[in-house]
Amino acid sequence: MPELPEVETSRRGIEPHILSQTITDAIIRQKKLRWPIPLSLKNNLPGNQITSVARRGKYLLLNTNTGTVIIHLGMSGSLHIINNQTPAEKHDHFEIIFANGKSLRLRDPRRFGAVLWTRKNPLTHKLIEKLGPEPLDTQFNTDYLYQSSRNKKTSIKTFIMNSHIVVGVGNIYANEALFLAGIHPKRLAGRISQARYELLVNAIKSVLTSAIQQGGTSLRDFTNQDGKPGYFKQHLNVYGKADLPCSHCGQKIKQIRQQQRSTYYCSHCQS
DNA sequence: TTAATCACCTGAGGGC
DNA sequence: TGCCCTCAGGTGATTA
Repeated sequence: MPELPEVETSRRGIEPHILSQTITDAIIRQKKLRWPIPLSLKNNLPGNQITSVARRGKYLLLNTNTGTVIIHLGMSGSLHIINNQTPAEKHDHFEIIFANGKSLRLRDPRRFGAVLWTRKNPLTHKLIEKLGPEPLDTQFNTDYLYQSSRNKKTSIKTFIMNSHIVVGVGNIYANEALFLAGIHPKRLAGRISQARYELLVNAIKSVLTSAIQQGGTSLRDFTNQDGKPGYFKQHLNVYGKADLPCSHCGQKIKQIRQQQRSTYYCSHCQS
């Protein structure tokens, strides 16, 4: 399930293959993703060159001469660089074909992803303009998170997963960061001290940096652009470890539901 | 205005 | 072996 490290891994993987390449065609096999893929892409993309491959939060931005393709991988999306003669697989919904014979394919079994097109600055797109800071930027710091949390009556886990507060912290890394910071996931965001927010900010930055370095987390749905899994799963402390002993104290990891999401924590190490 | 819930979707895995 | 059910979850829209 792509979170920020998986999206960044994908960006780094596809960039050398498509940067400065000229698009010859775009194929929409299944337009029904989270939002319909605009059919205008078939006319808008051919003849364009990829000028940069950027990322904002979990959105990939393929910038071209005349506009930007915005891609979100949703729950199960992945991008693949392949020879354009390779037969499409069942869930290959969208494809950009390049003059060098390569293709960029979006595979997304659950179809929670999105492919959009804008001719404006993509950072002003309605899905992107209100996003919070990047977690690895200096703008995301203790003061920012502490001040943002004042008077908030929601749980800390829900709070840090809100993309308008900080982008890219999904369920896996929210669980892991709260464990590293020693904060109980149900504690109210507005009732946490600045000192504990410092621990949390450092934990978020640490867990995301490690995951990016290791190519993301390999769970059921994620592989990188080569079809290979990520390796961060080997370093998870609590996610998916219900009833297993805590790596720090040995007590059983607990599992609860928050906001329709599984939450894992150690009741001894997190308070 | 804020917080909680719903809806979208399909593959994996477990039980029978 | 095959069918059915539950679970997984990012995020905008809707509801309270």
